[in-house]
Amino acid sequence: MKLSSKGRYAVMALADLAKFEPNEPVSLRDISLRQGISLDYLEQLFLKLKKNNIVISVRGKKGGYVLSKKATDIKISDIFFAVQEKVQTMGCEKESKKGCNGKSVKCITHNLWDELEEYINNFFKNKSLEDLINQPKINN
Amino acid sequence: MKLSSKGRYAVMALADLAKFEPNEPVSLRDISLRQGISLDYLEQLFLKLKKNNIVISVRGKKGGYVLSKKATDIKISDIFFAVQEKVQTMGCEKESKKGCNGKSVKCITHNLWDELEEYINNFFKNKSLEDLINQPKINN
DNA sequence: TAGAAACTTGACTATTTTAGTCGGGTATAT
DNA sequence: ATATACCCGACTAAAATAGTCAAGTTTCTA
Repeated sequence: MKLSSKGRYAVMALADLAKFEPNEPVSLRDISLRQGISLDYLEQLFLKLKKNNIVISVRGKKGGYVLSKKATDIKISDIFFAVQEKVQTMGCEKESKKGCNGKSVKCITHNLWDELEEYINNFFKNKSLEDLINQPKINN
Repeated sequence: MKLSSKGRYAVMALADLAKFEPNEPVSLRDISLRQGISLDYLEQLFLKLKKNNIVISVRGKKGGYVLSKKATDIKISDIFFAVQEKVQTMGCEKESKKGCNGKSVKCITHNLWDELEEYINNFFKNKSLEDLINQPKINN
């Protein structure tokens, strides 16, 4: 069970974005250099972030990206959802739960995984970008 | 971020084991049939569960596996540890945290991932096999 | 004591996912 | 004009996952 770099990079990049020049657009090139993430990869991620209305793009020279709303209003869960970093506890299709009566061994564990999924999602829903940035003494 | 079938199967199999004939050894063949998990794969998992002292093996005909301790004393975290289903929130080595001062953007997110890791591990540490089994009305 | 049932162990492999790369666009500030 | 930056789809190498396979050893039971 591990977090992929897709989700990690997206959060890192947005934290960077929120921290550097909150008003002017920040170019992916800068983020790429500062955070050590491939530019091409960042482009993929930001395309998704844009489609999910988390950032706004500004084209052309001096262009870049800006947060579409206040950092307080961007939850980690939104970011993860945008880049499709979903929390999946079971390999089997949700379908199979229809016939699930909570009684068979399989179903006992279904309940466990569901609980876990919700538990993790709660973690992400309760954290905003702002929470990350507002840690004491950030200077770099 | 998803749970692999290794961890899921291990928990399912042990729940099965705990539920069926808690005293006599249960053969992997039976678990395989009941839970629809490949026998060969189960063998791999139980080898690890045995090495980690979660089950005891009984060889020969009429053999199988038995829990090595009470279901109350087996935490989901123990099972996951045994089959190497570890919770990993970052791809980078723990090493890199040495130079981490909690101030750079990278380090801000480090804190987040660490928190998440602990959060999830707590979930598993607080659930025992017994908790799974003791859900009302299990008949199958 | 033969044979079947069940554990033991290591090596191998197909599939899927991940983490990118690459190439060719389009828009805009200067 | 042209450089800078976003836009977008297709491709690919590497790693992880989810098994399979083969060749044992041990022990119960008939």
